[in-house]
Formats: sequence, C-alpha cells, structure tokens
Amino acid sequence: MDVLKGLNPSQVEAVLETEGPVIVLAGAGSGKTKAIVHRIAYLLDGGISERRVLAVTFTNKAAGEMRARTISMVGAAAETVWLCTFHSLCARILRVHIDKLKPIAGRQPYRQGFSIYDDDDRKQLLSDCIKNLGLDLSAESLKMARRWVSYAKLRGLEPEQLEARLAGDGQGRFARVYEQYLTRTAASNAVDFDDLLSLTLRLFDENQEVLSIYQDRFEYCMVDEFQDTNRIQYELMKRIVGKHRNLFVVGDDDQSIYAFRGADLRNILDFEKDFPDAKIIHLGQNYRSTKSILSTACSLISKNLARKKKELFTENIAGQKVELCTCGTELAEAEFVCQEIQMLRKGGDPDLSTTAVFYRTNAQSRAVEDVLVRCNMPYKIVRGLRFYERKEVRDVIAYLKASVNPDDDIALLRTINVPPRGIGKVSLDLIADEAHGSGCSLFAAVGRLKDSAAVRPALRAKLTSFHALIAALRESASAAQRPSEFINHLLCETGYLEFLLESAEGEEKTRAENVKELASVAKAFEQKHPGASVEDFAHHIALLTDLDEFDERESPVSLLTLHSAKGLEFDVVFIIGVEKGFLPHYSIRTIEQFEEERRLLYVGMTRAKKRLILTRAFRRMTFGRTTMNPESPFIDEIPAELIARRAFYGDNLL
DNA sequence: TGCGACCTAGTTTTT
DNA sequence: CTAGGTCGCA
Repeated sequence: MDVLKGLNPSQVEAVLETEGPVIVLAGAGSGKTKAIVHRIAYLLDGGISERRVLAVTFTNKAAGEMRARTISMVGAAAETVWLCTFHSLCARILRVHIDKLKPIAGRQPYRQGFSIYDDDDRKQLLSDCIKNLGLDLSAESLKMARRWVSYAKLRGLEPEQLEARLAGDGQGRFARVYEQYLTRTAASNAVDFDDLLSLTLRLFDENQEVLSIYQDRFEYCMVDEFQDTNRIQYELMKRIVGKHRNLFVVGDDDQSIYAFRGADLRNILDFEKDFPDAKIIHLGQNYRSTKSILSTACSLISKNLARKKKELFTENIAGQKVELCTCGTELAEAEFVCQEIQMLRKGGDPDLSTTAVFYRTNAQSRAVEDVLVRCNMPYKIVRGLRFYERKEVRDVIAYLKASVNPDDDIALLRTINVPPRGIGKVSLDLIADEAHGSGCSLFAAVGRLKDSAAVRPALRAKLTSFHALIAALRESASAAQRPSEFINHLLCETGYLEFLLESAEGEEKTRAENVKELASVAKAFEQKHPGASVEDFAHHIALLTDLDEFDERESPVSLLTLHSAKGLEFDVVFIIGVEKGFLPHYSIRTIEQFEEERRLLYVGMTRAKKRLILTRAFRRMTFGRTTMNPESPFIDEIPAELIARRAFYGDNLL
C-alpha cells in the first residue's frame, strides 16, 4: 500500500494500529510527524470520512505543516480534516456553544462573539483588579496573581475553592483577585487562553448533548507532542474519545520542556494506567543526526531519573565529534561562533546550508548579534520582539476587537487615548466608576457620560467624538467590508496612522510599516477564507503568533532560544553559554526542574544533523557585572571521549 | 496631561 | 547593562 511506503516497521505499526488507545514513544528525530501524517492518510484512504478525524498539535505552524503534508499525500480531502491546536479546537467549539454553559451566580453568562484575551490583556486586567481591591501592586504580587489564576483554572476551581486552598498560606487575597478577574472577563465577554480549555471542558461535563456531537463525530483522534499537554488538555481528549476510545498520542518524555507552563509529564508516564489496554509503540530509529551527536545526547539524557527507559539508534554516519569550545568572554564566544560559521561557509559544503545558534535566555543573543552585524553576516532572530507583541500592532488589534465586541473593556481601554485624545486618568476613573455603578461596559459608560450634565463640557465633547468614532467603526465592521479594507479604514478614521507618522523620527517609520503589515496579514486571510468578515478576522488573529511564520530554511543563520528550537532541525547547531547558571539556569530549585534543564540541553543537541558545537565563556558580563561561570555540570555527565575540547580567547579582530 | 528623571529587576513561554 | 515602570513636576 502506498501510504506505508518509506516507513520502518514501528512506523507501520503506528499507522495500522487504528483502533483503541495507542501511545507512541517517539524519540527525537524518529519521524513521528511522518507517522501521524501517514496515519491520517491511511484512515482517509481506507474510506474513513475526513469529518471523523481529529488531529491536535500545539502550534499553528505544526498544524499547518501537517496539513500540507497530508494534502500532498491524499489531496484536497485533507483540507477539511480538523487539524488544529488545542486552543483553536476549543475556540471553534466555544464559538458555537459558549452560550450553553450553565450561568454562574454573580457573573454574566458568556455569549456569542466573545473576545480572546492574550497574556498581555490578562496582565492588564489582573493589575487593574489588584489595584481595585487596594492590594499591593508590585511585580511580585502580579506574578503571584497570574500564577494562582492559572492554577485555579487548570484545576477548574471556583474562587471559594481557591480561597480554601490559599487561606492557610495567608494568600487568600488572590482568591478575591481571581473572583474579580472572572467577573470582569465575563462582563467583557472575553475568555483568556486558559478559559478556552477549561470552559470547553466544563461545557463537555455539563452538557452531554454537546459532548456527544463531538464524540460521535471524531472517531479517530490524534495528539502530537503529548508530553507537553497539561491536565485539562488530556481530560478534554479523554472526554472526546469517551465512546470509541480511539486515542492515538505521540510524544517523547525526554523532550518535555514546558512544565513551567503547566505541561504535566504524568500524562505520558501514566497513559498506560488510564488506558490499560493501550498499545505501546516505540520509535527508536533516529533519522536526523550523526552517530556522534546522537550518542552524546543520549548519554546526557540517560542521567534523568523520571523517564521511560529507551534506546535510540541511527544508521547515519558517525560524523565529526561534538565540540566544546571554552572562550574567554561572551564576546569571544560570539566571535568564535561567527568565525566558525564563516569557515563552514567558505568550505562551501552544500550539506551544511542551515545553521542555528541556540541559547538559554534571550539576552544572550545580544553579543552574537553584535558580532554578526559587524561581520555582515545575515541572520534571523526568532522572536526577539514578536510582531504581535509590538505596541502599535496591539493597538490596532485593540481597535479591531473593540469594533467587534462592544463589551470588550480591555480593548476599549487600550484605544481610548491612543492617539491622545485628552482623555486621561481622571476621566478614565470617571468612566470606570460609571460603568461599575450601572453595571455596564466602559463603552456604554462613555455613551452615558457624554450626555450627562454632571460632566464638564470639554470632556463631554471628547467623549462624544470618541463614542461616535467607535460607533462608526462598529457600523463599518458589520457592514460587509473586507477585513483588510477595514484595517485601512480604521487606521485613517482613528487618526492612528497619522499619529504614528507624526511622531515618526527615522525608526518610527517601521512602526507604521508594522501596522500596514497587519493589513497584509488580513489580505492573506481573505485569500485563504473568501467572504470572511471583519469579525472572523478578529477572532482568527487572537490565536496567531509569528512563530507561525518562521521558516528555518529561508535564512542561513537562525538565532533562537532552546525552547523555540523544539521541533526544528539544522545542519549545524551552536549552543552557547553551556555554563552553570545558564544550563542549568541559576533559578532552578528542585530536582524536577534540574531534569527539565537537562532535557532542554538534550532537545537542543538533537536538533543538529551534522555538526554540534557547544561553547561557553570563562568570563561573562551579566547585568553589568563580570561573573565567572564554571562549566555546565551536564558536560561532566557525558563520557569525555565523546567531546572534542577547544579553546578560543578571541583576538578581538573586531 | 505629558514628559523626563529615577528606580528596579532581570528564565524559558507552542496558545 | 538596559528596558520597563513609577513618580513627580511643569
């Protein structure tokens, strides 16, 4: 059969084992995506309707790649398979059914057309809640608040339950923050990323009818990167496969590096307990790396205690030894990397066409960037400042959201004085009080105050024109306008583009360009979804990140954190800062965290196909202070004969 | 309201 | 060191 061509026996097994629970333990570079893609193709080939198949991944990018590969195998039928991220799956379900959630006393029920709050919106709202409650508004307490809110949502806790959990620790105040946060998101008809998951789970548990729709529909369910799922995501999948139990998960416990974000390694370690009849398939053959690289990485990861025993092997050539270069300073380290890349380039080996530099923290990229710029070497930095995190982009998105969801207070707050309209803090407090007093949205409050005799005329005029502006935007958003047209319309009408250009002094030009870039994102969206409304676009954009756009093949040198390296591969990989303090990071406390750091290094190493070069700096400036970091203890765990040691003190040619 | 001086904190972050 | 946030003054 065609779909089995080019697969090894374990992969074939993973494809053919379609009924019942299956867990695939797929080592790094063992072709797990291939296995999933072929499995989907096999199902469709065998006459299973594409409506019956659900495949969930973690990033839009991974989903997109999987879709492209499936389409190339089975053709257009794959276009309509639900191949999505957990968040987009949930968003899609909630878009239809959110109003069927049981209402909760004291909180407004959710309704169609809800907004999605990202982490920044959440932060904004949380600090506002903290302020409102008259609590300590330090960075520390904001961090705690975020932590506890996430904690509660992950476990489906209501404020009272969180209170009970926290009271003993004298942290009860965070339960009140949580309560207010819930009330206010509900009032704004907004859900955050955690809500997407937890509300869907709640919906399933409250409403058997809705659950049945999906249970009956999705007969074959697959989850990629299973080691990164959190408890809720796992529960969601368990609900969906409740009837037929055709759950196929692929993961690698050794590549779990997101515990700090709630990923729960127990999901993968305990899968067999939840599904005692689960088939277990090992994908142990690595197709990516040389023997040298693989054995180095394996000797490291074998030191982890909390892992499933497994052996990886490869039929690839031995290749060059992994290198470790000790450099004088972080600048010398950067020079070394640059020089080494230049040498590889001069060699002109077409096999070494992609190169990446990995680091533990974003700040480490600086020295490397400096040197690369001075050497005129083109490079691409992955998520230095994300496109969608830029202030100007967020401002425009806020306008977009405000134009679509009349209750979205956070969006309104963001837009109200940008560009400056003379509506400052005092006026804002007035509006907030009015909204609070009459239990309406901020926008409605603006509407009331603009006609209120109690407000001074100057402010009334400002409010009137702002109110008219937003009302007009709403009008044209719901008129059948194309999203990209609407963005352009919005940029003019609000005076935002003018505002950007006015304050422009050289670099600010890029701001205007960024904003226009958003219009082209809208254009691309239109082409993909003909006839899509402004509202559709607003919903779509809430789940986008620009890692989705990253194409590791297009630039010769990529700079990225170890975390964002996951799922990618490069011919040549440099990992810089292999020092105690960075790897493991100085902040780690527990043995679990220590093992996660080890996995992080392992993930980085296993991205390399041909060459792997580790570097460390003897002396390094951190926070304006010179520190001397010893070598990473992880190096000691690798047999010395696997590593070729070098030194580079830098001749400061640059 | 807005700007500039001062202070403080400083991991990783698929959505 | 440097970016982001706060505070105080004009």
